[in-house]
Amino acid sequence: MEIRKPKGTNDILPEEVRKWHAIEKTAMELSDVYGYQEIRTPIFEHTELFVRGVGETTDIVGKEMYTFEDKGNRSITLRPEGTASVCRAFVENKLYGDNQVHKLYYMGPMFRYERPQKGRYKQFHQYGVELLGSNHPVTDAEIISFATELLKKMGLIDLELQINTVGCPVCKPVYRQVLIDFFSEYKEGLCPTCNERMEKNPLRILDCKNKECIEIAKEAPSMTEHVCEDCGPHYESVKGYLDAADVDYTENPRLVRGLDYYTNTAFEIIAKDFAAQGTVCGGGRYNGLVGSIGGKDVPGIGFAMGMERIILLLSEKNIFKDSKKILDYYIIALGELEEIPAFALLKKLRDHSYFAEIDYTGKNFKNKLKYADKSGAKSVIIIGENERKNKTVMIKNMETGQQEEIDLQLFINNLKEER
RNA sequence: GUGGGUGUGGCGAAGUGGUUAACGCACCGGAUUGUGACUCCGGCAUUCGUGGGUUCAAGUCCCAUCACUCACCCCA
Repeated sequence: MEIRKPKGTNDILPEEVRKWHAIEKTAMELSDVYGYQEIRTPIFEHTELFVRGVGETTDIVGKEMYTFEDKGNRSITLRPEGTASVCRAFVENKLYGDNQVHKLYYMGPMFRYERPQKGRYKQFHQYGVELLGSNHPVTDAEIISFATELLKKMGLIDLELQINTVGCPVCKPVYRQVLIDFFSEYKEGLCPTCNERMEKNPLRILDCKNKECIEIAKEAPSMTEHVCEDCGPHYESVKGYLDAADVDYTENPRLVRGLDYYTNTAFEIIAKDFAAQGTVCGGGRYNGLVGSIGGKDVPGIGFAMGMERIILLLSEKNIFKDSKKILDYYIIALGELEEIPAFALLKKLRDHSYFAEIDYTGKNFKNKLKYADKSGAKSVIIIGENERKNKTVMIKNMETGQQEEIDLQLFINNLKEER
């Protein structure tokens, strides 16, 4: 039986990797401009980190974690998201010690145990940023505008930025109770999962896709009516900064993020014409998170974007141009005696940064030329008995078909002059 | 976890119970000597995901199973 890749994982073939390089490059370059530095954390962590950080009531912790016991009977989990790890590293390495704002980004694989489908995999990749150490609303706006700008730079269009405020430890519980009171009236009409949500996380009822639930939720009181005196102005202020930076946004009072740690500002960036897995980027503020995993109470905000989804969207729109490298020279040695000087020449070409290959496979000359043609090389260098004896090379232009025998040493000397 | 769709050579794809399983691309060989592309000729699935069943006869019907895929939940 042939061994196949585990469901929900992907081999990223060379042609595809070029696309990854393109968006990774854009991400890294813009990170520099915005002042974010890369951080690399382990791909697995103690399970406890995610349970405490992401939250026990979330789907991620409840049913989507890749958890196993290692040989020392420790419970280990493949990271399902990046924020908890970054915060852990922030605390563990005492980065808070200098009392400065820390701006970090990360890129890499995440793991969630769920049924794969278009734009959703068990192993997927995120680029994410975290800004730790400030609760100033301008940082909310910075993070959001960075996210929108980055997607734009990558080439995505037709995106919608949705923002909301989900409250803080002061007003969230109050609003939560308001929602419970409201939805209790409609228990019958709500779907079974929403009835469960009533106890675990009533905010998520607002986000339910079920038709009846949507109808009921339309009438539900919104967070904005219940924010406390800190959160209200904070949210207003964030919007003011966004306006100042010309960032277009839509307010969505029913936007609820699936992770427990979010406070205040929450946002998502959605691809309009990508129905199923339209969320390309999601983020928000998480002021209690660092404290909850054992650090001092440092506020934070960040976002994560799904690389596969970005690539999917860009590919559908044919954004990627063909960046395949064109072969400068393809060297053909006609006989065994010619192979040594041919290989020596190959090295010379590469020493001068030419993209060159030598024929490994061809049987007869005709065949070798055919491979040369297939390789897409601009020119072919032929070394046969005559050339060997004359100390020359035959340079054939594959486009015009014209060829010219020139002195080997002269050819090499010209290489030096050209580059 | 739940529901739908699909499974024919490396890829795409005909075939809707009856002789040798179309075709296109790719690939391989040839059209004699050290010249590719274009053209021409030839080759390339004892077998239709797997296992069972119905039938005189199955890629075509039935059942099971596996795989892939899409959607729901949820999310990136």
